[in-house]
Amino acid sequence: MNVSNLHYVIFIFFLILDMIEQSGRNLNKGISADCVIFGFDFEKIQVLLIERNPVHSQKPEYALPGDLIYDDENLDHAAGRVLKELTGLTDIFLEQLGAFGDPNRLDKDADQKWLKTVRSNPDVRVITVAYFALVNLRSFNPRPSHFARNVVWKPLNEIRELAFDHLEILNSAKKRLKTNLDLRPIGFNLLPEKFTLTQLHKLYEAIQGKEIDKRNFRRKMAKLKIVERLNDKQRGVPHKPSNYYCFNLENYNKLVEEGFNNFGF
Amino acid sequence: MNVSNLHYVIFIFFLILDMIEQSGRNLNKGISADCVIFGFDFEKIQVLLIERNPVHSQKPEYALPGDLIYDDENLDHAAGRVLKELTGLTDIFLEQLGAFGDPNRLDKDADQKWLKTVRSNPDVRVITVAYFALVNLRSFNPRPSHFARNVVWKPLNEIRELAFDHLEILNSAKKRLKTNLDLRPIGFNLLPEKFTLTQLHKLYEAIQGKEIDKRNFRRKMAKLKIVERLNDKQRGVPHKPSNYYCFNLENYNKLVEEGFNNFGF
DNA sequence: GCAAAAGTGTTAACTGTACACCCATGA
DNA sequence: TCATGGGTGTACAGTTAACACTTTTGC
Repeated sequence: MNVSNLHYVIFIFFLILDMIEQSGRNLNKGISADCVIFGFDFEKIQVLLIERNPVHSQKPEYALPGDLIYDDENLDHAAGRVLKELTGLTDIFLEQLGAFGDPNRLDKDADQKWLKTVRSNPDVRVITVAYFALVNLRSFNPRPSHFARNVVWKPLNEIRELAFDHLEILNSAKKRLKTNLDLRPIGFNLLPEKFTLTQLHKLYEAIQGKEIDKRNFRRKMAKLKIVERLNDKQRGVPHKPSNYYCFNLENYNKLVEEGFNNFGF
Repeated sequence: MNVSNLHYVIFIFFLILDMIEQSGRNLNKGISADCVIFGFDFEKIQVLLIERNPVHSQKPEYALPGDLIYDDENLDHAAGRVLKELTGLTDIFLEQLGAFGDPNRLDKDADQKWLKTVRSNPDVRVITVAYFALVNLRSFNPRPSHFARNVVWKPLNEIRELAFDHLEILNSAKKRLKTNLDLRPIGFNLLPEKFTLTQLHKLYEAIQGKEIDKRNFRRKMAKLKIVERLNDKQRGVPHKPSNYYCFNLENYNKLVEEGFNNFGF
């Protein structure tokens, strides 16, 4: 059995576990959990979207991944389940954004047509609880799930249109990401365990949407001591290799205890 | 007809208007809106709670005001309705905190007993969307409503216990109030239109839970130009009368446009 | 004239910001 | 040796933080 076969077997194994776990449970038809999943490719912030088969038009339509919740399931768990189905990842940064529940949020024509193909009660009012998640783009390959045949990364700044009220949810997540970055070192969730200061710097610029002076950025990071220099550098790059760093959680916790809260630029 | 009679007639008039507006609508049995309503008495932050008649015990039990939403009603509107029923106020600062939906959030013994007396389906799972509101304590007298016979102000720092998961919601609101105060001049919603700098100063201290130097506080307020000195001072106080000020929205908007966002101390 | 809260300035430490050049590597 | 991005220091401006006394009023 080769490695690829093994992956397949493991995948099926977990699928069966999920089926066992979920058998005999009732869906709550009035409440869903949708996830805004952010990733970073060292250039731009990306968002994980599901591609919806266009019912009549030719151009593809996109939506945030989400699913109805089970009636005995708490909200955070439902969001974690969506995330796990699409990414295979657990233990990921995941926080609630809020509830979105306009009575007519599902009423757009294209949305209704699509709902009729996937839900047993397309007319019932659904309130969604939105989450935002931060993941390291390189740590997995998006995979299809029962609510999504195709899963794709889209650059955050190029998304102009989404199904339902998902654009509103996305904008809310974008704002939250930006304001939170000044309050706590949330950005490290978007990077691999070891990273270069240039990658971290670009991440801050991408989220803030503005240039930050390289020397000032590095000085502040050094002063805060929330990154730790590793004895390891890039290899095979056609320029001076960059040193790797990792996030130092203990030093961050110390800062918080002291009441420090300005992580912005 | 005297003033007190007139108030009564007006109250009944609006009650009838509400009944007409709500007749023929269906309640959504699975979703409620709860409000954390903060007020400030120039000394402490207060929270508006409803008093629940204890079913078996003698000590009174308190809960956040809230109600099931109507099926054709959006979430913000439902929260506004709760606020209006209790306070008579509209156009109040009101923002969503998030959804709270543990499957067992209604399962505490005392809560179940109480629910059986007021709801037709006490066993159904209810997810609540929590809001926080900021009001000027002096601008109204709390009044009973269809979901609350007694309404009382309680000092925020003395609340140790609430029905359901309301203590969790309250703590979330408390945190939100505190962190938001550094980002925007949210505190003015807790004061009357004209106020003294000492009142504003005490408000900041009450929310931040720490002392702030009087001179530094006043200097920063003066520099920001978000308060405007009025030609009016306290009268009849047994000490130097304090000048009144009002909030200057235009100057605040100017600051925001310039990208300024540090309103903290 | 006394009690009570209002109102006011200065200094030192720190933080943020602007800015330009040398370094290590692969090709 | 050249192209590429990595890495560093200094000076000035603005902000924060600590601190004590005089003023105005009612009684």
